[in-house]
Amino acid sequence: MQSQPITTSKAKAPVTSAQMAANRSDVKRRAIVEAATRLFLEKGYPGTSMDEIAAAAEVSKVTVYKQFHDKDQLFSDIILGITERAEAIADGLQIRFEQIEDLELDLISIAVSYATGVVSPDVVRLRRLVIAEAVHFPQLAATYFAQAPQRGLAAVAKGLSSLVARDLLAIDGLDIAAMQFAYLVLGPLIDQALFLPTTEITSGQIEQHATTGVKSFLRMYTRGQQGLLPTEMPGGSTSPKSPVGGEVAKSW
Amino acid sequence: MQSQPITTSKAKAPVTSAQMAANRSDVKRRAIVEAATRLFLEKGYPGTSMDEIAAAAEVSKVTVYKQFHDKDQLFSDIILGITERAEAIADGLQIRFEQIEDLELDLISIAVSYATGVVSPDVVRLRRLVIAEAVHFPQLAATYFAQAPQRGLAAVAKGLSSLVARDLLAIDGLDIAAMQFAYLVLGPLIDQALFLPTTEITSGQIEQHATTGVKSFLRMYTRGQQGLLPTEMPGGSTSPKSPVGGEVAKSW
DNA sequence: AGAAAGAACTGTACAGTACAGTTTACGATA
DNA sequence: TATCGTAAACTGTACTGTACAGTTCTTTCT
Repeated sequence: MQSQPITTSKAKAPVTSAQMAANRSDVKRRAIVEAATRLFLEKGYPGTSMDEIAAAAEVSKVTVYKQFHDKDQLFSDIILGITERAEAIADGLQIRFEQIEDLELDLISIAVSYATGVVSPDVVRLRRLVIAEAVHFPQLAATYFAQAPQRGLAAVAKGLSSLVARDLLAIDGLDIAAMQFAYLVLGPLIDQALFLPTTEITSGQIEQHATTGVKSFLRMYTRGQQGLLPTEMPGGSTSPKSPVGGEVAKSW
Repeated sequence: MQSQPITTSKAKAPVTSAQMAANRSDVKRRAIVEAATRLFLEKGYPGTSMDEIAAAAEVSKVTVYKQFHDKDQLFSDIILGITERAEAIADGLQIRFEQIEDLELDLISIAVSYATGVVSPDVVRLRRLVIAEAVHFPQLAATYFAQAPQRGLAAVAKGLSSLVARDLLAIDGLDIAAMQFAYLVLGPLIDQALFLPTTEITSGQIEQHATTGVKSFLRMYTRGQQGLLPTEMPGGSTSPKSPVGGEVAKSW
């Protein structure tokens, strides 16, 4: 993910004068944003210097300061820029709820996608970064919180409401139910990702949390219990009782 | 962390000058630790200077460096020192599970205590601090993670097992159930506390999350209506170890 | 004499600026 | 169409001022 700039080299045919005018500065600005994004996510806010950013963007420091008033503003702009992209994901989530056919299977699949997105390295780094700077940039953190995690929750709530409308679920508190869905599936995974940056989360872990989370969720919100779908009943007493000893922290 | 002179002074009458000296150092050391703890929690690791710490402890900088080799070590010692105190809290939790009489009411009360402890300002600051420095101090973060949040989960698991033994709950996956209990109650509260440092969490919010969380939890694990238990992940047999990431990541 | 204070010092890193010279875009002119 | 002029944008380097980790030295305390 390094020298892969957008380079959409503005090639040829009809280029409006407005585009031309914006061109030179814009190219530089994009290079700065790209370099700064990578560096901030990698090394944090205080760990990244303006000299480094200028060098990585192959741009002079003065150019950086011409585009961004100071380091704080550059940082804010970048975080907010990344945050905006979260909306697409949230919307995508919601749509998938509406296309559900097999309730349990499709919910698990949605949960897997959701979790996979949220624990992906860049998203986790962003989250860590925002949390780290939440005291210094409270407004920024609040915006991120509202537009990324909370927006995801809102999408889940809407998605669930469509399932309620189709009579597949019986939910009285949509927002609470959405939180429960999200935290049952994502909670442990996010914490692990935040605290153990060197430990990679496997797709097996994601699938496990998605599966148990969704099954538990369905237990809470399907009314007839197994009214609609073959509620997976793996033969008999599959899992052995987990050790009650002191070492709970073994598998995850 | 173990640079502490043992010197368990048991005799009181004959006080050697060596003991005097040791006591004096200890007093200074404690002052340093206390000041540094406050400052690190308040202003973060890079935001706190050694000069500040020395001044706040009313001690010379040289004394700080005599007790702690460098800033990193001071930081680690302090985080680990605070972390140790979490054990007591976890143990207290476990005991309360064993004393439960009214299942729902007492569980809610436990959940309220649990959440109140976890979202208390200092605990949240500590969590934010460890997350912020997780990349720089991976070993430290791993230790904190194992000894604070994970230890809490272990205590919940043990507490739940006592309820199972008393036939009040039907749980087959204790660890999973403990996570569900914890994240149902704490998840949204912790995130809010992490991202919105200026917004205070009210006891009303805590009570609400504790109540809905516990009720949902009980719906999943009381064998009143549906005697089924959550299944332990059937499909994960092969458990593909492939790390997750890549395509979905880019868009956040 | 061992421990601490206190202040000065070293060396480095960094945010932000100043400046002198160079490149780029683009319209005007030949 | 080719050439030139100009202003804005850019570069590289050097500089200012500050902050900070860690050290050294002299003096003071107990």
